[in-house]
Amino acid sequence: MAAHATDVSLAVSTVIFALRPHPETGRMTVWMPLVRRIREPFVGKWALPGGPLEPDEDLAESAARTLAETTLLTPQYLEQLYAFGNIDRSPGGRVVSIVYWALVRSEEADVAVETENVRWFEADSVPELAFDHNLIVEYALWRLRNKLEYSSIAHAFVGDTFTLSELREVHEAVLQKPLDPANFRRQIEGSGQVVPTEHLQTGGRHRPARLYRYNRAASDENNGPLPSRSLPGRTQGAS
Amino acid sequence: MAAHATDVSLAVSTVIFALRPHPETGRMTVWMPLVRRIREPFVGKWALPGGPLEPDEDLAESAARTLAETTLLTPQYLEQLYAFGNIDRSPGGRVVSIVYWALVRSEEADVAVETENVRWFEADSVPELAFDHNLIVEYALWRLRNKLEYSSIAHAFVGDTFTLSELREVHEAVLQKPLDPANFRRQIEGSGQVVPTEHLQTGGRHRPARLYRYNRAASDENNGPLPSRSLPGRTQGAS
DNA sequence: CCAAAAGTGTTGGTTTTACACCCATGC
DNA sequence: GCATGGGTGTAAAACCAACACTTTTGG
Repeated sequence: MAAHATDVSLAVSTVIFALRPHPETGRMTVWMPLVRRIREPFVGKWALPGGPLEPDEDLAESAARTLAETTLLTPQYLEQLYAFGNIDRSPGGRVVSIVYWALVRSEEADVAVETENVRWFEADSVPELAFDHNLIVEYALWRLRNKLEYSSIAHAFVGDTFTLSELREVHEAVLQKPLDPANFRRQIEGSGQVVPTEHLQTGGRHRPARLYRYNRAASDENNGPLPSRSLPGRTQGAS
Repeated sequence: MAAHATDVSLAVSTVIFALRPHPETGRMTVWMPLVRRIREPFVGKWALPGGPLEPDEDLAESAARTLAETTLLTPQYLEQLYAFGNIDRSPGGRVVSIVYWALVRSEEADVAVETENVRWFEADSVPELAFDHNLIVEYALWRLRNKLEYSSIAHAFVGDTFTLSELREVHEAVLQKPLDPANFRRQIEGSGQVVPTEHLQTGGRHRPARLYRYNRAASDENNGPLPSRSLPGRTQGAS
């Protein structure tokens, strides 16, 4: 028998996170777009965007593609989450899903219009989803909250330059708890993951805030030996 | 096109770690068994044990099976590492490998006899391997060293009961640096991941050491929402 | 008694946390 | 001026690393 022997189909899906103000409380919280299934199994149920892996694309490319196709978003951060492959996770056929998780900037999230088959949900209270996607979402959220505390993924939610308040707002939204501005500042500044720019942000009715820029070099150190998580969409690394 | 459409074959491989005394220095270091490839591509090169995913087994089951088939080992710990799926990682056919990493007790490692096609290597200096397996090994080692510091995987290397010296020896071997016995003791005891037994270990020409037992309950808390990483060999998951 | 590892104590330094306080701006 | 966040200072608490010292065994 040939090396290709497998009755298992392979799919790539993505959990997409963005921050948006809660429609009622106005507080920033974590949201994610889901797509409605238009075929069996689980017709009509909400599910993670994804699809079968094409033979000519890498895993991350596949994630970025299906993500863009369904939601028009281009993620700022994209990393593999986990491969889910339990025998019975998909009624009617063995499917192994390699799941990625992505972070998109808040402004971008607004671009992703809602349609009949695409809708944003608050990550902490998604409805009952297709397949084992509830478990996947839960795990992705756990990873997000976890990783926020020991790496610098928070930058993926903000612009190229940002104030420390903006960055703190991201942390507070994800971790769901207020942080001391003074201590947060020292913690971030001391970590070297951020570098101050010349510019200040005026306009608020208060003292202007210094703008910072993400320091890629310093952050790469903790990411392990895997060929750096760069984005398929843009050049990256081009200064 | 049917849901099964895929030209990509799916394999499961495992990086197996065990601690063994270095033949020259005598110091404990990290070792791993590799298998020799007996067919193209990369005939004759060393590679991670693994094989195609069978349709009727879960991913972890597959890892445990191929691991047992090739090395006769049953791991104490088994966790998914990463899915490798670059287009060109396997000459002559697209293969996505879902890689697990496993820890086996030192005594067990001795069971795994060396044959013509199975040999133990020091993890830090493996030869040039087939496919992208050098990268995989490097990543697995990184994860091992990383995870040792914030979780309680060290227990997988020792017996059901153990002295704190034995546990410290594990840490020192993996981290490759000596640890202060006094501070190590406090750190472990304070973490709650270990619970003292009634028994002492006599026999050394020194004061007997208290035996401890692993405290599963306390450790599970940090492992995220994924259905606990327990071993396929024993019950679990049957439900 | 001695060697060696088990286990406890102590101390100085760093890191975290909580909160007081001054600074610069828009209105 | 005053309200509002930006940004600095600081002291108590918690944590950590280094190392002295006491305990209990085998020889």
